[in-house]
Amino acid sequence: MSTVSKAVSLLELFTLHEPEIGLSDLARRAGLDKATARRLLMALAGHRLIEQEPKSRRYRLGAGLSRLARIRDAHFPFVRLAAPVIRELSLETGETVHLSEFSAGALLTLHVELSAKANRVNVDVGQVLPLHGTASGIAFLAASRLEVVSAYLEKPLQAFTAHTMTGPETLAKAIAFAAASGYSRSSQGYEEGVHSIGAAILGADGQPVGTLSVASPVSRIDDAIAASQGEAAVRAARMISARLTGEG
Amino acid sequence: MSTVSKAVSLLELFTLHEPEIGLSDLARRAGLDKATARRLLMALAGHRLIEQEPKSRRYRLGAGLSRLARIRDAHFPFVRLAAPVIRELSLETGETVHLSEFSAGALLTLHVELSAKANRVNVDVGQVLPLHGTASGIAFLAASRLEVVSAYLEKPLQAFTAHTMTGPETLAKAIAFAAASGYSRSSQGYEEGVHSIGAAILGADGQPVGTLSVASPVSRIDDAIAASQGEAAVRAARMISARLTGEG
DNA sequence: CCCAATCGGTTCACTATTTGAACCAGTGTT
DNA sequence: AACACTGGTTCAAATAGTGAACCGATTGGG
Repeated sequence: MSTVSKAVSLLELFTLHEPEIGLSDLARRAGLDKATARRLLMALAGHRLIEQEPKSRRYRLGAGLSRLARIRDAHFPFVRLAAPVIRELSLETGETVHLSEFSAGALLTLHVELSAKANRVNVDVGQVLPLHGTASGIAFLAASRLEVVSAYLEKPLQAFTAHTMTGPETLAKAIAFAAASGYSRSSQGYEEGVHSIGAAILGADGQPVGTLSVASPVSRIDDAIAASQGEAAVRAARMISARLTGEG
Repeated sequence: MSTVSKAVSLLELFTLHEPEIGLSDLARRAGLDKATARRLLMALAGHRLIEQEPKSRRYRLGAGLSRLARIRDAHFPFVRLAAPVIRELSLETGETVHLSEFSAGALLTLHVELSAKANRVNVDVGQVLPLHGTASGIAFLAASRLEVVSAYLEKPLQAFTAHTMTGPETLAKAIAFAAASGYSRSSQGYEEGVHSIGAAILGADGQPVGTLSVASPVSRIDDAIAASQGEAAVRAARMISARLTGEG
């Protein structure tokens, strides 16, 4: 494993729920020696990717990350353009809607608008979703080139619940449905009790760059509602695609 | 130099004006061998800190950075905590007030509250300000460790207007004033006709993390007004520092 | 109150990772 | 067609990374 990888995996230990971590803890969780972890942290701190709280001596993510993220977001304003559309879709459907970007073989959750209802699906920004087993993933695959799809389906696929689609035929059918209708549907494929509608967002080259997804408690969904959510999701995804390619 | 440092310095080559860079270019500018640069980029890409545009094969900052930055910002909400204080200061002084964060040798404008007056100073979010020549910068230097200051002053300093302070003695005097009074004063050092009062905002470790600045048309300012703006700026900066360190 | 078990941090002999010159193949330019 | 670039790869040599053992300072349970 490369040193760089080890350093970055230290950064990845920080989460929304645990934004400050001590040295020993970091080392343990990253599977590194304390001395190694400390050296890596110092290197990261030198570039402001890590900061240390002087009182508690615990470490946290640094300002340099905000800077780099600003540079990226200015150039690739996916979230900025999509957020209002996501919000609108959340209000229209009354459900939680989230936006994901494809990166390194999976979907990374970038933005979430939670439903106002008490009984709602909660999704966290930063969550990584697999391409199979989520409505978003199926929608993404349906919009991808065939070679990408078959390459992905060749690998063994993990089942997350008893409902996760892992068989090639089952998946092919779901992908075909998404390709035909523009939206995908997944019931409890990733988490029990959660129903999702997904739609792909296309970049300027026509290739999918990410997805959006409407997530509801399965108890609230029937075929008619799913279909109306699907149509709304497709409209929203097209709107974002248009904005991305400069038509907005 | 550590491998981690080299990898991060690759990330730091990307800017708002140049968000995509090719391999050879990256290697050249970072002073690394092409093979080395590529290996580091691949390691970074594995964690989504870098992405590669498949067509042009050029590299750009990755989505993982946005994810990490969001985690940091949720926990260390500089802008969120400072914004109401900035607004209050703007109302109190009747002038434009802006908030900056130190990053990579300069001050990055994060937030602006514009004056309600017709004749006012306009500042843009995202603007990068040099440490010399702006009141914010002088205030920042005055709060920094001596070694940081002397390292900065050793480099040749650009003059932005006929009034820009570039001489070491002049700057030392301005820094000494800021250190003594808590606020700095700069008249037309960065832009003609603009008078600024700056004050440093300190992090939990007592080191400055950023600044705030009151900017007025020079025609509205006399020594008494400047002094009262200075005191108000110091109060506001202290308030934000206190909030940042968890005392709010 | 004390002892044991943490904590953050440091050292240095050992070793595994990183390095870079030389090498592809491909793509414009002249 | 020759040239000067690109991005990408290889492998022996050299450098940077590693971790067990060690601090002194806190912390918390008995």
